[in-house]
Amino acid sequence: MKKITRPALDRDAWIKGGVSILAEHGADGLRVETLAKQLGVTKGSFYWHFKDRRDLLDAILNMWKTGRIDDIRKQTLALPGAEIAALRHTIDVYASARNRKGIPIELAIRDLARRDPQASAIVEEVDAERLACAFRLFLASGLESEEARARSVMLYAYVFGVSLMRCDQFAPDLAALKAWIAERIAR
Amino acid sequence: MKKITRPALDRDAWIKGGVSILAEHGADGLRVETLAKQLGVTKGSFYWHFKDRRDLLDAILNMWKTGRIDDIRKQTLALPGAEIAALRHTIDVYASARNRKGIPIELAIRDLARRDPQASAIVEEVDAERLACAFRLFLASGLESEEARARSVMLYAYVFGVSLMRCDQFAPDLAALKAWIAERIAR
DNA sequence: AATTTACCATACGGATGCGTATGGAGGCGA
DNA sequence: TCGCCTCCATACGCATCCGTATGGTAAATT
Repeated sequence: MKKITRPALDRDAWIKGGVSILAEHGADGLRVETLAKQLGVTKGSFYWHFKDRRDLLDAILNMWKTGRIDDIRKQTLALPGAEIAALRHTIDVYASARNRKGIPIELAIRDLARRDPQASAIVEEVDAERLACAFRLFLASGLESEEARARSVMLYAYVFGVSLMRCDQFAPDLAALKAWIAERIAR
Repeated sequence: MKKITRPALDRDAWIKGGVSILAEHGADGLRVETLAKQLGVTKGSFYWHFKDRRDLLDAILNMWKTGRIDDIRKQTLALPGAEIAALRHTIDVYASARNRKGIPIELAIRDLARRDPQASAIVEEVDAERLACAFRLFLASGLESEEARARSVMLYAYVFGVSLMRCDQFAPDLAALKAWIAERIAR
């Protein structure tokens, strides 16, 4: 009778599992014993890798933060002269259905941020970075400061809002519609 | 020793209390016994007015739905010729900080909608109505159908997104900025 | 005055979750 | 081979929450 030995879990495996539960069941649905069961172990293992539930939550929040910041920086990279194209690309990426896997996580974290100071601070940092990235592009594209600032807010708000909506049945030709909007925002 | 007799609670009082907890602690934070304690009674009372926790949830969702639909209809009323002004007013109202008390509820319900079919259906209805109201105004203002549709999505997405952001420190003069954006969206 | 009705308290069983304590299995160096 | 270290299982006490069952009280009704 061979005992199949599962590869030992590390902290990152727990965090990854935690994120997946976060996306599916929200922050309050993220329970230690539930997560352990999903990973096929018991919570004895969990408390080996983490001090407590809060420890896991903080780890998830920090991983999310660095991930989101890296992502927005990567997406808003632009060669000089191609800033507007980069803006359009950014809008396209973040407003598209392709990106939809991150939305539940984003929503769950933002929901958590309403009562959790840690989460709130991290959301604020991510928002600030995203705004700053768009702002930089608008500035580099030749806009003056105030319009660049306004367009940054408009861009981010739109992209964020549209990712939360179900407008499929309202707008049949969603692609063309989004392209039209992107035009108005990116200039 | 006078016994102070509290006025008897009715279904609506429970629903109102439920909404307040929903706003503060999210859908998963809405527990029967917690709510009872906040209302100064025990859950014996709750199960007199409601079949179970689900019953309360459905009641809250329906009240939210009719409230949101009534509100958007009221806000988008416009005399003929004043449609664009009405659109600006709508953007102003929904994107302003005044409206912020409804945001936590909206977020909590949308978070719940990810795993709850009932909530999902109701969110979809509200979204559809809000889009339809904006669409009607844009049409009446003289736009052709496709642009009206696109602007409706843009308007709703922006308004919704901006309500979730913290851009206070990014944009010092937020009022002027929002006015500039509203101009671009309403036309 | 007696009874009914509406509203609520109390008490219970069962489920789930947290964090701790302790023991066990396997790899690995001495 | 022995002991150590890593990773996990098991078991426990405590708390919270659900839904039910049942009893109590004040007001309304007859």
